[in-house]
Amino acid sequence: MNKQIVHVPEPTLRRLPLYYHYLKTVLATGREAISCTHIGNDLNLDPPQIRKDLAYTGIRGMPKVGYQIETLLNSLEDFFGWNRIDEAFLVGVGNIGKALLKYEGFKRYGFKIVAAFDKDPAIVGKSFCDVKVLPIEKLPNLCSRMKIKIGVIATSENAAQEVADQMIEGGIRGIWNFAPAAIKVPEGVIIQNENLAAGLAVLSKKLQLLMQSGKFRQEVVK
Amino acid sequence: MNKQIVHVPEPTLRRLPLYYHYLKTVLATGREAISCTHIGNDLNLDPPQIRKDLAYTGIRGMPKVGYQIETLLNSLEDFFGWNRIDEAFLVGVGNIGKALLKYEGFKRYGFKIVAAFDKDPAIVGKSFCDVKVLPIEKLPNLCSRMKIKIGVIATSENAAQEVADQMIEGGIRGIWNFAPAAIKVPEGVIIQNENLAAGLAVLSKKLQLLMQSGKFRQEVVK
DNA sequence: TTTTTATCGATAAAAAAATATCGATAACAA
DNA sequence: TTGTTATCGATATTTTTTTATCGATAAAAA
Repeated sequence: MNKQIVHVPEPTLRRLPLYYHYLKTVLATGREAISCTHIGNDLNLDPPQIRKDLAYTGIRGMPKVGYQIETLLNSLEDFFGWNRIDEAFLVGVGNIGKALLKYEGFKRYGFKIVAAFDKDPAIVGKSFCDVKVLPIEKLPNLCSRMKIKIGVIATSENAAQEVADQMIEGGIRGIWNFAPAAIKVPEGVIIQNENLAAGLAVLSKKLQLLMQSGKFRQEVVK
Repeated sequence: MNKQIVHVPEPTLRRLPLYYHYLKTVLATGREAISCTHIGNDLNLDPPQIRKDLAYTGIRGMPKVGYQIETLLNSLEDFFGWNRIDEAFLVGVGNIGKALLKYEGFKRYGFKIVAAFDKDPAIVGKSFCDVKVLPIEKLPNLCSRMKIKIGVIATSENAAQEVADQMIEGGIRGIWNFAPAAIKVPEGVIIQNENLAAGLAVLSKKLQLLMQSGKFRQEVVK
């Protein structure tokens, strides 16, 4: 209730869902408690870091035992608000858009796409996983009427800014952007960019360095 | 040739493709040179940071003018090796797998999926964008024969580790993992995890804080 | 030519994040 | 009981990353 609003580091926020997912599978094995040492071993992370991350959710562990998995899962659900459903709109029903629509895993994180929009008349009217594709013109109006706060952009680069503007006009406050575009938003609107090229670049650069260093010929020693 | 291997910060690696994509579009407008101030303005980043990032690719700018866009693009291509094609295998032709297969943007980054694998007989034999889906059993052998170094995992969580092991057995050195699993790899193998839940968690937490702070009711002031 | 201005490159300072240390405590075994 | 051990929580240190500062330089203007 009177929880103080503390700043949580972004790297921590990104790791927490990882723990959550992992803990779900551990709980399914019948285990009741788990230590950071154990988690760290399975997830290839340092125990002190895990402890620090988990502390942000407000949970306490016990020496010699660790954390109650069920309590921990509840803390994480509370922390992120995953027990309440966030309804979202998706714009752009191309390859990525379709994959997002079909992805089942989101409901675990309290996230649900309730309508999709596209400007292509060929796709408007179709349905994917019970979500109907509507013409883009209907977006702003429906946003405000349904009080939607999250929008997903999966359009081409050049349509992205315009779509974002329409979303904001309709009252959307958080934009999850999959288009390779730098979208400008006013203060008070959150933008989260997903960028496949970034991950690919990191991977290929590391691989390049590995190949150059010649280590790739060595036997694996642990 | 005798370039020294310097460590490049990961955040820099993740930003560089962003600049690249942006510079491509700027070049298309006919412009020849550009300053960090200008880039920063369009991409919402601080000029000194952009300058530092670009410096890692070994390029030099000119006071009062900025950087030659074409030279800059070439530097980036050289830096990442995007002018050589990296061939990759994909395992798991579900929603995400299909989206990755159909995605056109990868070739810009010297990345190409040349074969796909799945264990489901219903999908084996089908083709997506000229890439044929083969039975998973053929993976290790084909890997070594084609000297494939990059593998993409888009399977379910429980299949991920086994697939990774097979990839490594076949000689794959870099794994781009889209499954929500913590894959263990021996030294000398790079693993790059993509995790949609992470981005979603960051977005929803920021949004939550925004709503709590009450700022969302304020008018936008710049 | 000389002055002004925009921008770079290098360095320094600050902030953020990861990692290490260490005393305290709860469970277990002797 | 009492000692031992695993693990926590808090704090301190180190590393990494971001942000700021400032002199130097090239182009444009006076």
